[in-house]
Amino acid sequence: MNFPPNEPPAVPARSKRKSAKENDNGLQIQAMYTPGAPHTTKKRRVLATITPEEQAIASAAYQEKLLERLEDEKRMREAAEVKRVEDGVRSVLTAVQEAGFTSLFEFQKALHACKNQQISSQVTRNYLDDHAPSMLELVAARQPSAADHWASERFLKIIQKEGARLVSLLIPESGIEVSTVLQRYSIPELLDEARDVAPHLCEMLSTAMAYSEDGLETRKHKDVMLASLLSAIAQTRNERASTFQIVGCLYLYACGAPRSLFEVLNHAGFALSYGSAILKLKQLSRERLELMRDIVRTQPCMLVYDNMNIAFRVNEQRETSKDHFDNGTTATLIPLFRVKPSSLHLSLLTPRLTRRITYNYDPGKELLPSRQQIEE
DNA sequence: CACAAAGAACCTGTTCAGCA
DNA sequence: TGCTGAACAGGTTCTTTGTG
Repeated sequence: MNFPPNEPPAVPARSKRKSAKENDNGLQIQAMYTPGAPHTTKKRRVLATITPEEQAIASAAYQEKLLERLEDEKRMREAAEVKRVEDGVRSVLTAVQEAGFTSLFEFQKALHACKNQQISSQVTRNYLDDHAPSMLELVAARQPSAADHWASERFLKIIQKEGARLVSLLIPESGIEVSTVLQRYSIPELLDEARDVAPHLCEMLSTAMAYSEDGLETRKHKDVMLASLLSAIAQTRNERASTFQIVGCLYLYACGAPRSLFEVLNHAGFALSYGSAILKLKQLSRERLELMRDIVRTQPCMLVYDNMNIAFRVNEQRETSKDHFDNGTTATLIPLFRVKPSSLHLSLLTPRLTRRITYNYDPGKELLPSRQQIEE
């Protein structure tokens, strides 16, 4: 419906107009006039009553069409972007060939080996620093087996280097005392130092054994296990990397472990051999004896001694093998700190101030019965 | 079945040649 | 130089076998 404002349509008899309030019954009224538009022969459109259901359906249809339109636009943009990238790549490849490179790889090789400061810096900052992992991922996605093989080879080289550094860490210094090795031995320190010199190796073993430093304490001491594994690895590479094994073999000897157990643990890399354990024990004994001599020379000491008796029983006594009893004396030296030399008296007993009571009597006369009485 | 004898198997501590 | 493994001596313990 369209008509000029000055020519109202011929309406036979208008009914009384309802007020706006009366008209407001939920119906929607649409404008039907467009100023300046030519006359049309369109069929007259009449106001129609739209229910909420119809409005909802129309709204849904509109939304669907809108989404379809947006999807189409997105597809078109993506296609345009693909085309742009393809064109760009094609032009770069053409440029690479025109520049004299036989392949793209030759260009990549030249790019990374370029000595020009600006180009090298650009490659490092924009090409490797920011996107190195992404680049490796791209290669791995395109050629998984080749990427895995390369990663494995590279990792093995790293592990080799770290293993050698670990050996250096665990070789006791030349001429170091056994007692010093024992004093310095600490699993947390060992693990800290190992993480410094062999981070990948430690990480690999920790991951394999599901160990993390901040993990909850479990029944198993995984830090000890990790230290044992690292020490055993170092020992298998170099027998002299024996810091851990020295401690282990002395502990085993102190526990009375049989030689067969020494052999098993020695082959597993967790302890030195039985013979080495005895050598270390003797060396330790010499060192402590020398230390005791030094202490006695320089400061007052207290000595505690006690008798020792050990029975050695023989199951079947023979002329050459009999039961015997070993007797000896044990001694314990206790250094006295903050006591000046010669400040102690030789006798610590206090002077006697009293004496025993003495009785003045003659046993021959005053004791009963007398000799005479006995003879009678 | 109990016991004794014989011998195999094992133990510890030591020495020494060989290896890395 | 530090470490290992074999061999050895001197001993004990376990297993097998024979005997009454």
